Amino acid sequence: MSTVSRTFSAPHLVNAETRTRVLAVAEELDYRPNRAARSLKTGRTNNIGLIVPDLANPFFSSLIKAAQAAARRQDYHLFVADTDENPSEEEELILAFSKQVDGIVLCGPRLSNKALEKLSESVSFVLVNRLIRGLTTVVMDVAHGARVAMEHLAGLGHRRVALVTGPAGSWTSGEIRRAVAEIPGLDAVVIGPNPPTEEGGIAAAARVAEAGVTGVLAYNDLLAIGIIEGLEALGVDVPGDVSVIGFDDSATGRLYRPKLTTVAMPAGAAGRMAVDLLIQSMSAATVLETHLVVRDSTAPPKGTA
Amino acid sequence: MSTVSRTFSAPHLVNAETRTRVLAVAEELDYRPNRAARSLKTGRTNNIGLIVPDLANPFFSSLIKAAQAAARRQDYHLFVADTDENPSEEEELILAFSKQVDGIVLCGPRLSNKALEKLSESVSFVLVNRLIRGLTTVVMDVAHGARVAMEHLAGLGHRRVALVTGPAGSWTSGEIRRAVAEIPGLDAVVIGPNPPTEEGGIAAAARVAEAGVTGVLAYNDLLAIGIIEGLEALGVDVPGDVSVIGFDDSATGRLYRPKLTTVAMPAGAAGRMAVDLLIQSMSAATVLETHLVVRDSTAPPKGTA
DNA sequence: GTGAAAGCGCTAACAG
DNA sequence: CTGTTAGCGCTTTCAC
Repeated sequence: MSTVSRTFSAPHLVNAETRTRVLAVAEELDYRPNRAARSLKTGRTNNIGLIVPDLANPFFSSLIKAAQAAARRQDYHLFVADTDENPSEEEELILAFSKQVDGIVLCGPRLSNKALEKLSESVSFVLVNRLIRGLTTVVMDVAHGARVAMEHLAGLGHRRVALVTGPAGSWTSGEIRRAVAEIPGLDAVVIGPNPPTEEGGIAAAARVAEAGVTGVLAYNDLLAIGIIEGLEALGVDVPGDVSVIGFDDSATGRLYRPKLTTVAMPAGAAGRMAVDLLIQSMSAATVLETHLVVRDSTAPPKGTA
Repeated sequence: MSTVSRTFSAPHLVNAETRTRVLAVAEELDYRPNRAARSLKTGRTNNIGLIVPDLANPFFSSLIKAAQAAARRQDYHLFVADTDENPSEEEELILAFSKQVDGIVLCGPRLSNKALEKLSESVSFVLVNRLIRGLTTVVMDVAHGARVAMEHLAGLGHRRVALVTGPAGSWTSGEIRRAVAEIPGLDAVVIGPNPPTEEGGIAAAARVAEAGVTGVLAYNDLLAIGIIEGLEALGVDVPGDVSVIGFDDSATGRLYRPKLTTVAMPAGAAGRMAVDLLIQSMSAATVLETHLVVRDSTAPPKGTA
C-alpha cells in the first residue's frame, strides 16, 4: 500500500521494477489516487483559487488563460470565480475557497486593505494589481503607463485633458489618478468613478464633452470605447475633435475603429507570475512593465495642423 | 461531534437551540467544515469542472461567467481549464478532473464520439454544443441560425456565397455545414477547416477573395472579423463588395466597424443550463434557440441597387 | 435529539 | 527498498 502511494507521490523512493509493476496494475485497474484523501492527510490540495471582478472582461480572460496554463504545468488545478465587482461577494468567495485551495490569486480586489490583511491570516494569497505592504503582490506599472499616455497627448499638442477613472476601490485606478495629478503643468479634469464597461463609457461621454477637453485617458479599453461611442453620438469626432486613450491593449480595442491607442498591460504575465509565486510560496513585490501602443484614436487637437 | 456535523449538513435534524449554540461556537472558533474530509466520506465533492477549447475566446467567457454564477448559487465551486483546441489535452484534463469533481461541463469537445462515450463511464458530464445519443447535452440550434443567415444573404440578392468553417472536430461547424448544404438552390463554397480566430480569418480571406463570392458566413465572429480585415487589406470592401456574417454576437463584433451582422448564440444560458443539469444529475437533450442580428456588415451585392 | 464508533483513501513515521 | 500502523476530519449507522 505504501509502495503504491510512493509510486505516485515520490517515485524515486521505489525500485524501478516495482514501480513499473505498480503502474501497470494501476493502469489495468484504472486506478488514480484520490486527491481528497491525499489533501486530508497532507493538508495540501494542489488547487489554486482565482478571483476576478468580472470573468467576461477580456483583460481577465487573458490573465486566467495564462494562470490556468501555469497551474496545469505544475499539476495544480484552478478554481475560478467572479465577484461581479462586489466586495462582500469577494470576501465570501475567499472564505469559501480557503479550505479547498493552497492559495488564492486575487485580481483587482475591491476589499479594503484592512479586510485583506485580516483575511491573509487564514489563507495565503497573491494580489494582482493591488499593493499592500507585507503581502505578496504582482502589479503593473500603470503610473508609468499613464505618464507616457499623457506625454503622448501633450506631445500632440493637447493642453486640457480628462482622466476617466474606473471603479472606486480599484488600486490601478487610484494609481493612475495619482500619477496624472503629479504631472507638472497638466490640466486634467477627473471624471469618475465609473463602471469599467462600455456602458460606463457611454454614460461618461456627456461629462467628457462638457468638460471642454481635447484628450481623454480612460481606465480601460472598454470604457474608452464607450466614451468614443458616446462622443460620436453627440457629434464629437474621435480623433478629430477629441483624442482617446485606453488601458489594456485588448483585442476589442485593436479591432475597433478608430483603432484604439492604449497602454498595453501584461495580463498573461501577471497571471502566470501570480500562480508561480503562490506555488513556490514566495513572497515578493513584483512590478511588471507597461507600454503605450499608439494607434488611430489619438491625433493633434483641432487647429494645430 | 456528530451534532456539529449535522448542524452543517442536515440542520433540521438538530434541536434549534443546540444548533444556535453550535453555530455561535463555530463562529467564535472560525470553524468551517473541511470539504476534503467530507468528500472522502461522502464521495461527493461539490465541485464541477468546466473545460473549454479557449479561455480567451469571449464566447466561452460569457459561458463561464454564467456557469460560475449558477454553480455558486448552489454552493458548488468551478474548476476551469483550457484545452488549447487540443483533443489529447482534453482527455488528460477530463481524467485529471474526474476524481475531484462531481461532473464536468465539456464545451465544444474535439474528442471523438467513441472517446467521449468511453470517458463518460468514469465521469458524468454534460456536453455543450455536441450531440451524442445517450449523453446529456445542451446544444444551440446553429443549423437554424445558418439557414436564417443564408436567407438573409439570399434576400439581399446574393447568389454565390462562401461558408468559412471552424475547427475540425467541432460539432457546430459540422452542423452549420450540413444545414447550408441542404438549402435548396444555394451555391455555397466551403472554405475550411480554420482556427476560430482573427488570424484564421485573415488567412482565409485570400481564398474567399479567389472564390468569387459576394457573401460569407463564418464559423464565429472572430473569424468573420479576420476575414473582413483580410479582405479589406486586399482592397475588397465590406459590405460594398462582399457581405460577411459571423456567429456569436460578441461584444467585439458589435463594436467592430462595420458593425457585424451575426447569429446570436445563447452562451450564458448554455453555461447555466449545463451546470444545473449536472447538479440535478438529470439527463436531457436541450436545444437552445439562436437568432440573426442584422447590422452593417451585410448589404445587397454590387449592381443590385 | 444526541453521542459513540467505524471507516472513507491516503501519507508518513517507523521498523525491518 | 518495502511493509505496518496510526490518523487526517468528516459522515453515518447504531444505540440510547
